Amino acid sequence: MPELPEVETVCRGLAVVLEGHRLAKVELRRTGLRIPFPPDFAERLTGRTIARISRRAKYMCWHLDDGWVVICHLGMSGRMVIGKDDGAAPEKHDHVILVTEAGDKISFNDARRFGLMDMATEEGLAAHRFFAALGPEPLTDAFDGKMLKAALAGRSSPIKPVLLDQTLVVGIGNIYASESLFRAGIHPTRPAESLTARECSKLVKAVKEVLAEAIAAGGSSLKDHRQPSGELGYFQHSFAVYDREGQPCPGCTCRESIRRMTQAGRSTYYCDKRQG
DNA sequence: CGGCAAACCTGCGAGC
DNA sequence: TGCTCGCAGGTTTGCC
Repeated sequence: MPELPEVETVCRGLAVVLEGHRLAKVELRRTGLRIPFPPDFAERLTGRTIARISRRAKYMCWHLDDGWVVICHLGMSGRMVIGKDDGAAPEKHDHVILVTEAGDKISFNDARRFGLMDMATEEGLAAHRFFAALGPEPLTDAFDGKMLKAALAGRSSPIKPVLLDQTLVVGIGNIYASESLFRAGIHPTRPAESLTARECSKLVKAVKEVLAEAIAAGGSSLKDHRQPSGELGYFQHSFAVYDREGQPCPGCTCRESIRRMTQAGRSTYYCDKRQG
């Protein structure tokens, strides 16, 4: 569930059960995920109230009432499952289980264990090793055509893998890189530095639109999915190109099929004609 | 520094 | 049925 819109959706869902709530029980079911959990992690969380939840890039930040911040990344397969503390046995790959004083249970389930949890102080957050090198948030005014044009200078790589570089701009993952380029009509193999100022502006606009629409859709699908299972981060989209190899190109009359190629080891989906 | 493959893990579907 | 292979929404590391 892990690009910016999904993380944003998970944050919003978690806020409902966590913000303003005290953690009564914290269970670690292994010693770490991608990195080890911080020393005494469970003890340091237990009894703390979560004042606020925020997001930076694809990281969640749980701001505690004692000046510490829990940093959480979902990796590729991480999910936050919300339920009740009903004594049910943990699911496979439930690595961290939190129970609030209100009786809500939040399980961090991550089959591939590319996710992580860490801690930083409020003051040390921006300088934390995960955050220090990050680029601007894509949905802020700091990300505009001019900034993108400057950032692409001297980069001869194809634009698509460059969009995944979180030091350039954060939050774009493999799905939304393809979707944004399609919307902007820019071919994924174009050398990044070859994009004109006009194309940079177009691409920025496309990225912002795609991410904003995905967040909006996540909000609505979250709402009905939550009733039965309480699961967060589930996302139902209709993608224009992603995972649509061989299907007709949507939204234009070019009659081409969506193609798939591999760039820097990851799948890219595109329409050769529309993104000519 | 830029760029790329490999590595970290498990699960699933396709093909034999 | 069972095996192997390739692929999966991310990030880091190590090598050229």
